[in-house]
Amino acid sequence: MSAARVLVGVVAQSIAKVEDRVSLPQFRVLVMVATKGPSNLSAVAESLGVHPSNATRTVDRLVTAGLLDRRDAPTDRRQVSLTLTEQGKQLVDSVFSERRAAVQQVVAKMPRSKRQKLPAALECFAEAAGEIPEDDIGHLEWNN
Amino acid sequence: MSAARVLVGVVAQSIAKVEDRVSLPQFRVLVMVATKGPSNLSAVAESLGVHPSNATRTVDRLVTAGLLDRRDAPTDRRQVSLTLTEQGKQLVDSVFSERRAAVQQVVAKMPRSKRQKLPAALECFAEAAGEIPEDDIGHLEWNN
DNA sequence: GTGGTTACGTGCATAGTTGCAATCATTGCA
DNA sequence: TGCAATGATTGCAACTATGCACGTAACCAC
Repeated sequence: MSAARVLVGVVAQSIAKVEDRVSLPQFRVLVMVATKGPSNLSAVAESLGVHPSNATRTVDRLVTAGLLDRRDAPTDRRQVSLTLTEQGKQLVDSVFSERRAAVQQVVAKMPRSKRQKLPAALECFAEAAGEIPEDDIGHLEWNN
Repeated sequence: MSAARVLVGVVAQSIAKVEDRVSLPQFRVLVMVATKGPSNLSAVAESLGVHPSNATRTVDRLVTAGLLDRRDAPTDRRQVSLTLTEQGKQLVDSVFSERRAAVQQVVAKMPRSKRQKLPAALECFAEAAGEIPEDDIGHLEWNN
C-alpha cells in the first residue's frame, strides 16, 4: 500500500501541474480521446459516467482552449468526431512523460539487485489485474 | 507503468464509490485529519494548497454532513480543532479497506512464486521514494 | 492596557460540474 | 413520404471550489 501511495502521489503531482490549464474532468476527456482514438460524445460521457450534456460542455471548453478538435463524424452526421489537437497531444504527453520520469527517479534510487526484480513482479501484477472484471478493479483509464 | 495504472485505478475506483457523499477536496480533508490527527484550519489549507477561506467552507460542509467535528482548540481559542466523527472514520476506513481488498484480489491471482517477491520489491520502491524531496515526488498524502 | 499579529470566518465574485427537460438535426425503417 | 429512434446541444437550476478583501476574536509583546 505504501508503494501505491507513492504512485498515486506521482500521478496527483503530474496532474496538479496542468490543473491551471485543464480541470480534472477535462483532463480525463483528453486522456480518453488519447487512448481510445477519435470518439463520439456519448462514448466519452458513458466512459466518464456523466450526463451527455455535461460531456458536451466539457468538450466545449476543451475546444475553446484549443486542446480538442470537434467535427462531424464522416459516417453519421448526428455524431461528432473528437480528436486531440497538437496542443492537446503535447499536454497529455507532458503529463505521461513526467510520470515516467518521476517513477524512474524512484527506481534509480533502489539498489541494483532489487531493481532488477521489480519489472517482472510488476508485470505479473498487472497481468493478474487484467484477469479481473473491470468493474472490480476500477476504471483503468481513469487518468493514465 | 501498467502496474501503476492498476494501482491508480484501484484508488480511483475506491474514491468513486464515495463521491456521492463527499467531493474529492472534501475527502482529502478527511484523509488529512485521519492521518495527521486533530488539526487546525491553516494546516489543512496549506497542506491542500488552497486559500484558508476555502478550507473553512469545505470543513463547513463536512461538519454539516456529520463527518467532521469542529471545536475550539483548548490551547488557543483562535484555532479550531478538527477531528473525525464516527461516521467520518467509517467513511475513510471503508475507502482504505476497499483498496486493500482490491489489491489483494489482484495479488491472489498471481502465481505463488512471484507473489512472494512482490512485497519486498514494492517496499524497497516505497523506501526509495522516501529519499526524494517531497516536491519532486508529489503530495504523498494526496488521497491516501 | 495598547498595538500588532495570528487564526478564522464572511461577503462577494467567478468558474466548473452536474443532472434534467426540451429541442434540433440526422438517420433508418415502414 | 412519414415517423420513430438516435446523437448532440441548449436552457435551466443547483452545488462546489476558488481567490480576494475585509472583519472579528484571541493571543502576545511591550
